[in-house]
Amino acid sequence: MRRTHTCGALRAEHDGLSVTLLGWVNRARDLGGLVFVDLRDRTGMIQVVMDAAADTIVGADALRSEWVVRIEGRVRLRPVEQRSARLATGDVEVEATVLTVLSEADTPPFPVDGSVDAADVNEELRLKHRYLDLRRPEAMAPLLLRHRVIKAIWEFLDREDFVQVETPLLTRSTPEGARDFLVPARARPGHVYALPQSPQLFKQMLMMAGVERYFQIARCFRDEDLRADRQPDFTQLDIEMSFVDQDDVLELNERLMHHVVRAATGTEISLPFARLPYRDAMDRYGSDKPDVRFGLELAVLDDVFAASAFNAFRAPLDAGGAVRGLVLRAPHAGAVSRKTIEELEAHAKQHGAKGLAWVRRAGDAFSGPISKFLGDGEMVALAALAPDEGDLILFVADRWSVACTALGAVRTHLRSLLDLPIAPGHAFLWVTDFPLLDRDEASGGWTYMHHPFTRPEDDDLPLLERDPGAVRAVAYDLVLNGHEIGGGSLRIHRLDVQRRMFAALGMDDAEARERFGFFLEALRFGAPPHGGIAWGLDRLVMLLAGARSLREVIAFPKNQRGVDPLTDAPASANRAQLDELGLTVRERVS
RNA sequence: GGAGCCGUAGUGUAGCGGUUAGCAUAUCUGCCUGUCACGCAGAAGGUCGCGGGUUCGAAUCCCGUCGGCUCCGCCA
Repeated sequence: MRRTHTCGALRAEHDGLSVTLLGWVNRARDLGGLVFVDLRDRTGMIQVVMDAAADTIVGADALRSEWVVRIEGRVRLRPVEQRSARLATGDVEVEATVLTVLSEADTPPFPVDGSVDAADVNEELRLKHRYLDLRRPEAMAPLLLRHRVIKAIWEFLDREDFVQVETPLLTRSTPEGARDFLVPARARPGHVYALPQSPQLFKQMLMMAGVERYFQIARCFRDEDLRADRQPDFTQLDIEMSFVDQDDVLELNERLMHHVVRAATGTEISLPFARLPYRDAMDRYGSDKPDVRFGLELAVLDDVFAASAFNAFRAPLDAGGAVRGLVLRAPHAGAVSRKTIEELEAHAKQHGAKGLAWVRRAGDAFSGPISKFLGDGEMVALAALAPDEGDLILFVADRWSVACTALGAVRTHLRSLLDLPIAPGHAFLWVTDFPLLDRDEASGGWTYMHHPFTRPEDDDLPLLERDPGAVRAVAYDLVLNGHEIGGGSLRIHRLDVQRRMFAALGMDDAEARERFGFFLEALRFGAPPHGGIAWGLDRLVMLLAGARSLREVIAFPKNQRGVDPLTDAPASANRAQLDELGLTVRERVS
């Protein structure tokens, strides 16, 4: 059975060598007495020539795509005029002496031989037969990249004295704020395990255990609706360090990322990464994970309209909100018609804006529905932003976060609409200085922005009770090309602070003890100051691979409804299983 | 929970009120010794996602439904 070479390895230097190859028939070309087969394995393809009349070669004319065969033969140089630049092995071919069919194969449900671009094949069908899909080198490549990324992570962190520790998958509900996946416990009727949304509390307790530097490639589970960059089970690189401040964590992560990108892709990224405070990210880009590879920054127009006669702008400002503008200069502004503005407005509205106002420079003044409301001072200020005929300014006035994010959504949409160039390379960015708490729309109280173990800035501690919204967190997100690929913080390591945090979240002592008693207990016994980060590994690999969705970098991904098209999970449980767990299924009433 | 886009031979698509539902490719049969998306000749292959409606007539228009994708909500 053993092969002497892989298909992709053969070169002119192997001329004359006797070889044994194993692989799949990518395509067979039967010329009658002569049969050519492109033999494929993970490493590549090689052309095999078979004389159909030879005694030792039986059934060459019957070979079909995706059959698995063993070839014994001799490597030889192809005639000069017949060398193929398309294949890495194109200078040579293997003249078969023995053909063994190891497996026949049905005609595949979609082409896997590279004759059709996979992006053109229905994704559901590809996922249903993912083992076939992955035979295509372009489909396999992200998995190989992912392997190199993880290997590089291990190399680097091991060298930096980190210890890999595994944490349980069957555990207790963790406080990340998402819906849990629950697993009924047979031995404890009425009780459930929860699958971890992250190893957060375990890694903190590992710090309390004195591990000091921990990491794990950790599976995490969140039962929320999916997106192109969200799967219900996903992988984090989880890191936690003791006796560190924020710069220690960021600096280590930058060096780690540098090593990973170099080892996995061969490209150099420049250090250190830019840092952008959350407030600035929102003001300038309308996003807490801005894509900074193109301009089109938002303009802060609060001062311009502070005393405006235009109520739709001034009223939000009076209520503590904001007015943001997006200026489109001459060459691009001309491409944006009223119809396009309507499309952009739909986008802004989807992100919470009530509308998208606009003015266009016309001579010394402005045209557009709201131009008649502009006062002299406003005209002067806007004219400076839009000096040329036809220049366009789009506005959203609303609550600060809505004004920023709605116009931020317009910004990214405009980029693709106008096909504005994107700076090449990887745009890594730290977003820092997040608020600790955020208004909870539902309850009217406060909720955590990161998670309830995030350390407040020491200077802001007194504000925790007086003015919770003003407390800054020592928290940071890592952003790459407009995607959040990591997030972390320093953690609370003092019991009294943790209790005040819970109180600020409206959680009384009884509830805190019920949910996190074991953790509060742990905080009593000498917890080191610590902090860390978690990388969204799937997302990082997706971006490094240039893939469009997470599904391309996961071997067996789920679709948008959380269904695995291959296994058709989730499946119904049978009666005996339910009985054993003490469960009954209620018919859905609605 | 909401919005948008998409469902036509195995696959990719055309057709947008009257077609024998077209094309390419794959498949099957025959021929073929230098192909490489081999070529040539022929054949078979369709519940136009499903249900209802409008119409003399529906793949085509309308409503519903199921499925897929993208986005909002949600997810630090």
